[in-house]
Amino acid sequence: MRYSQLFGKTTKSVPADADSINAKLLTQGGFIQKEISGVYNYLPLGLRVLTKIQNIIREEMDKIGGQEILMPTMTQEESWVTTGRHTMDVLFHLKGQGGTNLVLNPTHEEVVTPLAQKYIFSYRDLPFYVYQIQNKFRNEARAKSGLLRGREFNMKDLYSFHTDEEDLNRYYEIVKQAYHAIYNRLGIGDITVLTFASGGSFSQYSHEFQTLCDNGEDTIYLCEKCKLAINKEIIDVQKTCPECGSDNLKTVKAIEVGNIFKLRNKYSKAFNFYYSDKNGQEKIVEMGCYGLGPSRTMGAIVECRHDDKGIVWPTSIAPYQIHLIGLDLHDEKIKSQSEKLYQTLQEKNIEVLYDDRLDVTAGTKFADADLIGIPQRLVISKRSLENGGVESKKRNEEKSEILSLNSLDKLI
RNA sequence: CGGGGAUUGGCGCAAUUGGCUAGCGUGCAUGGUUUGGGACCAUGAGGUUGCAGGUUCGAAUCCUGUAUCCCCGACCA
Repeated sequence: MRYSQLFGKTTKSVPADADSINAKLLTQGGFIQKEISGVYNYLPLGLRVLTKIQNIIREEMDKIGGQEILMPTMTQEESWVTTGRHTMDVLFHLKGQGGTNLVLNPTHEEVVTPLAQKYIFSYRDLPFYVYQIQNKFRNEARAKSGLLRGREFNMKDLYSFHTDEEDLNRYYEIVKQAYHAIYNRLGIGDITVLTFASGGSFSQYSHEFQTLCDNGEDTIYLCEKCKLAINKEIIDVQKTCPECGSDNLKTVKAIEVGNIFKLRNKYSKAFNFYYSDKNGQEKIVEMGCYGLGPSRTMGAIVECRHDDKGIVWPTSIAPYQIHLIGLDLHDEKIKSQSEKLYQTLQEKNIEVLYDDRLDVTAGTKFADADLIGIPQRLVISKRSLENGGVESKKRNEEKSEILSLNSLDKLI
């Protein structure tokens, strides 16, 4: 992609209403643009990052048997009356034709349970797992912190259906491992911990995944030895590490990037969702649900992977793999070498953002590259050509090296 | 949802007790000089000051209403 043609521009001035580091850097870098409070447009750079996060999640969900579906954004309110959740104050309400009452779904238990019920009748149909990646709507009393707490946000939600609790427990552990795999691939595995969460009013057991970050909104209590934590809501009940029993828990700030619940039969009961077991007996279906928000995770990654110059994207989700800069492109030799390298990288299917702007000084291009945060920078300039090729520098390192234009295979 | 602050060219800001043609920076356009850490010169375009009323000879400025944004808190499948 040529930077000169990219929709979305960097800006020096900080948006006055950017309330957090992720909102500030993502807006300044041209990744997102706020529409209304808690609702964002994703520009090309931002959508590339979001899509990469989604695809990593998608691959890991597929690996554990998840089948991707897409459920609707809006649903009749009646389904919510069935579960008693129509009184939730985060629900967006709207009117359909003829005055029907509709809601914008803040989550999809009320949709997926009746949906599954249309196809599941026997123990032979269980277990099974479906997920979707879709935008959700929650009319938060107060949206804040950029992508961390919006009113419309992107969410992956996986639902599992089982014959009994034992099978639910088995799959619950599998999902835990899948989540760890996802955070590892997203570049935050080392700072994301499993947290024992409060059960809440309708789940007997749940966990959160918290990414440790000084800017985090949540406070958790971490056992550094076990890399396990418990959250504020249950610290009063349990003051020791759930794994080793240690009471040496460290108080740290964190951002919740995932949560998983054993729903048991709360929703299957509400919708009368039963199956026939081997003996022809009616049994209640056991359910689990597992959330992981790509948009929020994107914001969390910026919160914990940045420096004073800009974002430092992990390679796996960077919008492009290489940020190619041509300096002084009025010089024919520099221009032709830059264009040639750009073509070569594209032919080798390497994602490259090429700063081909003519009348922009070196300082501006470097500053923009640091702000955008692509992990690998390549510079072609008079100096680099005199030194034998192209200068290579990683975003998270200070040192640079000269690579020969003829031996780019090493880089690639 | 309670309390507080804010709203002025695209963005960030200024404008004294109500007083002259609403300024500055940045960005944008054109021309020129520049090109290794957000360069410089010149010229130019771009605003009925969120919106609706009101007070006044005169309103960005005062009053009322309203919308939106941000902060603190409460809330948070």
